Amino acid sequence: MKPVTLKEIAEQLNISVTTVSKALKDYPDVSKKTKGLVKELAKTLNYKPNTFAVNLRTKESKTVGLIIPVIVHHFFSNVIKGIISQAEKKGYLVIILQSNESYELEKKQIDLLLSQRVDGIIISLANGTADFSHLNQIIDQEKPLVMFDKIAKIVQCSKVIIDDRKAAYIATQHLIDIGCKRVAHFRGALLPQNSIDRFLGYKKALLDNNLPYDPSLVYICECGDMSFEEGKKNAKQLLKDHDDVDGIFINTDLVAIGAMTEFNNQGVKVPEDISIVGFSNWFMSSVISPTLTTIDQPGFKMGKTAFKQLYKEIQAIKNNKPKRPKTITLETKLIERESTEK
Amino acid sequence: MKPVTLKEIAEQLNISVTTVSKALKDYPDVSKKTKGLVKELAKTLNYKPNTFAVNLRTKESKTVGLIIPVIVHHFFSNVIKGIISQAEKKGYLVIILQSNESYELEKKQIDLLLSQRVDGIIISLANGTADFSHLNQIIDQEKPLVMFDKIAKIVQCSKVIIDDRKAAYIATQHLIDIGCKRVAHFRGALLPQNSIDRFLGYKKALLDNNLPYDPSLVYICECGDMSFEEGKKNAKQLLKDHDDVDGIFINTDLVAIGAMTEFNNQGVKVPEDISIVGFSNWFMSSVISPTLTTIDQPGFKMGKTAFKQLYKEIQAIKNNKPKRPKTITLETKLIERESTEK
DNA sequence: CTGAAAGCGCTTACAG
DNA sequence: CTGAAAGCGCTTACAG
Repeated sequence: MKPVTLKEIAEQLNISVTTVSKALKDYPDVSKKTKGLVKELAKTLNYKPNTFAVNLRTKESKTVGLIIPVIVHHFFSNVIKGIISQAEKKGYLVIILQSNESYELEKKQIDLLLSQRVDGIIISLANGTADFSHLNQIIDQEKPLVMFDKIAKIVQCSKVIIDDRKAAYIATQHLIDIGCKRVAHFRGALLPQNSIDRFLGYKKALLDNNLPYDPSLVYICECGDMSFEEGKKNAKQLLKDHDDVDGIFINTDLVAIGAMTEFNNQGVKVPEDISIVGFSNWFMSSVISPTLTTIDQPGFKMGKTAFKQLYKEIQAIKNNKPKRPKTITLETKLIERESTEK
Repeated sequence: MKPVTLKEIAEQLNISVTTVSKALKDYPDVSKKTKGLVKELAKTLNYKPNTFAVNLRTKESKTVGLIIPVIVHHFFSNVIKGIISQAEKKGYLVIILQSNESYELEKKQIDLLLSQRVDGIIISLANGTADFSHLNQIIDQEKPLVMFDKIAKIVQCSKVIIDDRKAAYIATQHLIDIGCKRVAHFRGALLPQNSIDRFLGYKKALLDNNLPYDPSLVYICECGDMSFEEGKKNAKQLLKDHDDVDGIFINTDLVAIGAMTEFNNQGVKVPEDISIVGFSNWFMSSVISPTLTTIDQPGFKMGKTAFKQLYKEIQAIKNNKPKRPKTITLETKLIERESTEK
């Protein structure tokens, strides 16, 4: 069963392709009668416009690309959901790619999306990304680009973020408020902006409370992938290095859960011996034992907002208006749970 | 900066578009010298073929569609990852849609994908799907279709599944082996084939062990969405209805975790009072307390396999060969953990 | 109100 | 080895 074309409809009705096309799109200069006939036949033949041809003519694909470091991740999968749900409302489809935290892959994927002629791109950067020419390439082509979560400040495009520094400050302040005197930090990879900002928030909270900042209390994730295993490893190392740490602010819930598992294995009690605050509010943080205090990061909303902004820019470009990059900061909040109960 | 076309390259080199096109695709009837010139210029101009035009000519989009009930779900997000990683290897892009367990949405989304002219579709059905004409529509158009996990046996297409009945049998048998005499079952929604099969496996295990099958021990999920809340609700109801249940086989880990949370709140001890086996082996099942015994379901592999099969069929159709639907069954295994430790 | 014609950017059968 | 021409299926400015 071959797909039906405008030509076939035109032949069956003995009218021109032009008129059929116009009738289906409700052009005002087609008679009601003709419109009726065309629409009816189109329906019975189950006509669907050939997107390839439409795209070629209109130079739009009604498709956007999304590049994400990891999919199997509570925060990111929520973002995906937010983007897809919003895109659907506007009649857009979403092509999803996973960069696996690799700069090389990310670069290739952007090339792919550009040659696919998507109407815009949404991205959260890989931990390994330090060069941004592949992103500027998107901007040079006047394609809308929206970054979220892991962004590059220097790139001139719209961004949807949270105030990582402030959130980290609040998380650390909470540990201090409940009495912690030696607060460590598992900061994740070195490069990503949000990792830097969270670290700065942690440091500022210490200094504002007249607690010394001790670099040996900051644990970096070399592997590039913030994972459960990383949390275990860091926790093990911390127990070797220090015996006086009474609180830790950890970059991601998953890592925090890894750390808590290690502490539990070694008989270190949370929160009695060490209090812990995570980041992101993964679902599982509310069901493990002890439940994990964390910063709620609105993934679904972030996805929705990112698409909305992208859509605005797509429209702006269509109407030959400037697209005006915008940075949108979403609210976060501290969720207090058992891991910091004193 | 407008995208470069074949025409521009041709003009700059004073040769025809035909030759440029052939040179770039390494046709044997173009001189080495010309090929060299064309390729060099294409590179410096950063030429990328216009996919719309290529698609229109070749009638291929190198894109496949994926419809999934929920994205924020450990099993499904692993499947997505598997599909995307395999697709990338073959140069295919993946458009992802979420049906939200709604038949209506699923139908619309298939229409969307078909009018987008994707080369094939991979789907896991919504719990609400009982009619399959929208799926047969895909098959009528001779588009490859692969179903996985939640399938419809009656639809003539390839399927990637596990042996749900067998897995459920093993799960239930495990509960009986450790001494359970009154085993309940949270079966999830009524319609999906895997829900039916798991129920049948549960029932058969009881009967094979000379335990009576009691329908009042089987809890159905009316809301259509197998969730944490559903687990809590069912657990609460079960405690009201029965005081002699000593084991439960639960359709999905997330629901099992909901149930364990409710039991914990009410002072019912797992596994001392009630032993629990889940299904799917979500990551969090290995870190909660008690850790959850479950059936490991290979999501990533399922995704990979589904795409591989789809790809084979796409190739077959391209070469005018029959596509021969195939059902592939992947292995599962029981993961014993604390929730069934006696 | 209707339609012939050009064109989007490519591919490929065919002629030379 | 090179290129003119047709055509994929649509949209739209223009003529009548």
